Amino acid sequence: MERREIRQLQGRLIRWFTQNQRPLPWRERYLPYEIWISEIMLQQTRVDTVVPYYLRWMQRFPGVRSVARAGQDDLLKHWEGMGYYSRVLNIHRAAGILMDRHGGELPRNYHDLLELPGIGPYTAAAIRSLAFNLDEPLVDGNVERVFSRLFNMEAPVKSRQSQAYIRSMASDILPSGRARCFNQALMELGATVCTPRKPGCLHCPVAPHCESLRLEIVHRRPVPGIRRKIVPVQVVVGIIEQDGKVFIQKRPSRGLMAGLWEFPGGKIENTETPEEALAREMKEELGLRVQCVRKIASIEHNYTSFRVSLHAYACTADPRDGAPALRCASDARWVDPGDLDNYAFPAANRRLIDIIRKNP
DNA sequence: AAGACGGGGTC
DNA sequence: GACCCAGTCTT
Repeated sequence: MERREIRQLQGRLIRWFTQNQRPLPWRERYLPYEIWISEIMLQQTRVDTVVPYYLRWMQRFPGVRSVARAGQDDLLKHWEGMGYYSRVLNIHRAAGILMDRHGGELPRNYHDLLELPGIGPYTAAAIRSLAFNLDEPLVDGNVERVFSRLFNMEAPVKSRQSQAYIRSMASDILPSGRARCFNQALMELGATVCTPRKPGCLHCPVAPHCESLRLEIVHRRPVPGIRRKIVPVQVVVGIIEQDGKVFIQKRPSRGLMAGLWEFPGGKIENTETPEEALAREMKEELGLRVQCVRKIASIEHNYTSFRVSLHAYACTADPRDGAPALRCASDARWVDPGDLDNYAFPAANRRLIDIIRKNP
């Protein structure tokens, strides 16, 4: 791209963003703490989903110190339903590091940022460019899509070749001293105009520069990669009732649904009935022999790479077995069903709780 | 380099 | 039902 065209594109993008940006709560002050939290929340998560979580979060945790002092369950409760729960546990760990080593402030050095848990190349660049307005190119999924169309990239957008090209172009067209505005303009364009489907080319400020629009193949960019098949999984959980309370356990702080609470249970193997699987899992996980009382519900829940059928049973534990032994959980409670809202559950469990509440 | 990690919006 | 989102971490 020629110098003159680059300057023209920069001007059009910046002017468009100045006039058309959505008013968002983290665009009011550009404080490093607010940019950090918003960027973590926005990882693989849409703006519309994030806004209410962000507002609640800032109400409860207005700064690094309050995060560092907060309990894990308090933090998780504010994240419940947003997914990728290791993000919030990493925020907690990072807040501790910030208090210990950086005086409770976000550093502006790229490598210092990268050392904080949960901050990778994208988020480090986002904090540097958006909070500190340092000259730092920023490439997210939006920018990848915008560039793949603007420059009519024919290789799969996630390929090594494409990624290298995108990075170099992002660096080339970044106007010095305008990173905060320009980087957001590029992402905002991807989020609101240059969308995955039905892009608004008629209203696009950089349409005159767009090679794939000129060739009328915008709808075929970006070129996708190959994807994996979705695997169906059958899962059973047990609501153990005793003295009017139900048993819940807390998942380990690493791995799937880290730190969230759940009802005990597990995967149904091919040869098993749900009841057999439940009996086996309760014995394995808790050392309990259980009796199914009744079936509560079956819930379908879709994840990125698998589809879960969740079968839920009310059951009672054999009193001879005594208290449950925690073999797979990091904590456990007997709770009043009315208190379940005080704990953070995965979405599929949350839906189950809603059903239990309607049919006590 | 590839897979794990959530949930919801959209067509 | 498939795609995708203001990505990061682990192996």
